[in-house]
Amino acid sequence: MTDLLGDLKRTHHCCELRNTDINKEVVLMGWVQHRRDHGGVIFIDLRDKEGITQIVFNPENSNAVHEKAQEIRNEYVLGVKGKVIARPDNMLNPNMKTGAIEVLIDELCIFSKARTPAFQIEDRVEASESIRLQYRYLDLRRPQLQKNLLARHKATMAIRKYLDNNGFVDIETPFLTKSTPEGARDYLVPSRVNQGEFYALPQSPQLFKQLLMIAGFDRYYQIVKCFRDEDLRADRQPEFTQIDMELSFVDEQQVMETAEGMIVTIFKKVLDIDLVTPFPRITYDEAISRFGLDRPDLRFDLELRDVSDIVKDAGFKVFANVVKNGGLVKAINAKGCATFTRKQIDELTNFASVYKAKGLAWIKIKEDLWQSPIAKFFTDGEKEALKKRLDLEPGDIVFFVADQPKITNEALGQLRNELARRLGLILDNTYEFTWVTQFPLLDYDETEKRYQALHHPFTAPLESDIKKLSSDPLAVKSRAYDLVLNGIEIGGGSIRIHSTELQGKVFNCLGIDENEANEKFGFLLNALASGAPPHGGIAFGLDRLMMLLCQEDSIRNVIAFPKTQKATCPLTEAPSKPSTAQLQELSIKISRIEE
RNA sequence: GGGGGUGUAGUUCAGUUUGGUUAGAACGCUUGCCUGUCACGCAAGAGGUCGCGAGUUCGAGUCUCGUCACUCCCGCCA
Repeated sequence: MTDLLGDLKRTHHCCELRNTDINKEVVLMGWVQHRRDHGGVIFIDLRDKEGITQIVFNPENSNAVHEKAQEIRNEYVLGVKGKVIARPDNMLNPNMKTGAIEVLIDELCIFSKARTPAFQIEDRVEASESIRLQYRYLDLRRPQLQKNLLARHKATMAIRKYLDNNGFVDIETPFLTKSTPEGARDYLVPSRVNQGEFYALPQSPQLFKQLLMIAGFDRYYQIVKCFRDEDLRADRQPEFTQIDMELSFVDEQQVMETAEGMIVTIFKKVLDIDLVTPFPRITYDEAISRFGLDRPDLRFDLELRDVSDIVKDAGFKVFANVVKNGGLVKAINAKGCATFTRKQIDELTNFASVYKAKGLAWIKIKEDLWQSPIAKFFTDGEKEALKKRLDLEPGDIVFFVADQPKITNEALGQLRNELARRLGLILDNTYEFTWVTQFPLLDYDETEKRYQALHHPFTAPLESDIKKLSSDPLAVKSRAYDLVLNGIEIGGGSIRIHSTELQGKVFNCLGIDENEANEKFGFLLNALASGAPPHGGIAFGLDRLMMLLCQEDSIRNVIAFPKTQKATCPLTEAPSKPSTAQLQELSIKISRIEE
């Protein structure tokens, strides 16, 4: 039989007691971390969410209690009453906050016995992820995850306080809502009341927050779940949390400043780090040109250099032809890495091929020669120009990618990150932010043969580019901005379109005619026509932000109950098959492909 | 949809290259001893469908094929 709580009341947490508490009568409650039974005296490390205290059962103190303590095992839940005593002088434990004292127990309640845990509840014991997820309640007892979730709590508290202080109003928006075209795949929810019809779970509260601006709330925020039915990654889950906000009567600068203030507050509260603002701001074009990616990692240099003009007439036909066909030849100088072996170069070539690069040309710069399969194709003049452009010195190795601009930039940009990882250029505990602005408004979908919104269809184009919407849509830049931290996009937003005419024009570019626009976004167009303030906003990925703050490499370690890569939950075994009755009620039939 | 990695005791792993006796280690667990440990110690013990299914072979943890799960990445993620 286990014990009931009775009138036992906790007086302290397991991290609190010190020398100054000696002789106090205390009551602790917690889990058994370790038991050390010496036959006579029994030591137990009692753990709660705050820490650990050593408690002692001594037969000389109470035989009956000592007897009962012998059945205690790991992870049992105890309530104990006893006296705080000093440890013998040579028995202090400097590794524990409570290492100067221990509690000699007079009264023991065993609230719960525990079956042997599937894995040991210690940070140094790393169980496989599927076991950890199956027994997530055990996993969550580990100090690391407790620390991460407490940090997440601190962050959200700081966010709410900051936004409240800045006049933002927390307003909830529906989860059962309407499917929107474009964007990610929707999660659908069948409607029982309206047979054959479905709600969609929101990919973001985008349209609702715009409606709130039109309603006059001026500043809105929400820490809210969003749903996208796409494949998972280490930093991506089908349900994730956004810090979502929207402001009226603001331009890009004001949104970015407000967001910066929030990030500064979070870093101060969670990590006690003082960030310097304003964060650097670079345009999309500059980011791509210098770093190859729209989310540059600014913790290291290794910038990309365009050498297309130098090699356009070179004897190396691969380069020359790429330039002739509108492609780009860019290069990256890995200073001092001419010692790379053939194997290392092959690995980097394979790495680049993942991003569609057809090859990775290289030149090792030695004291008196260029060692390379391609060096012989360059004239002295071309070599001199390359040397100058790429700052080539003996001991360097330079890598080239030649392809269509998109591939060249992506492959070399990713290679830049990989080189930095391999060369150890990335220091721990560094946080390099940058805003990336003026994204293209549209890109062209080759498979569907039409333009697509890069951000979303409600993003405003730069005012000066509006006239290009019909003549040269791909040249139109938008009033969108992303916040990038250490090469990872943690937030993004834009100034929105607040006029029906402009919104119509953009829909037009996207191939959405008036009928379709009215059918899908009629409510937004009506709202815009009913007095819409200029407005814009931003949303941050809370999971990603916490992943970076907690120095984790997966968002699963900052989410209490995350999904596996196949979007399942090993703990609850979701998703699962509905009953026939449920399906009938919804008038849904499963057409089986297998079984 | 595609590519890579992993899968052996409750847990983490070794063993697979080159098929061959009874599949090992550490931690955990059980029992006994132990009054100053703190990753306690000592002794003994239990614990295995080598992910699953076929195949090759005298013989498969090891080789082949298929399949499942977990994971990383590409595609996808306005």
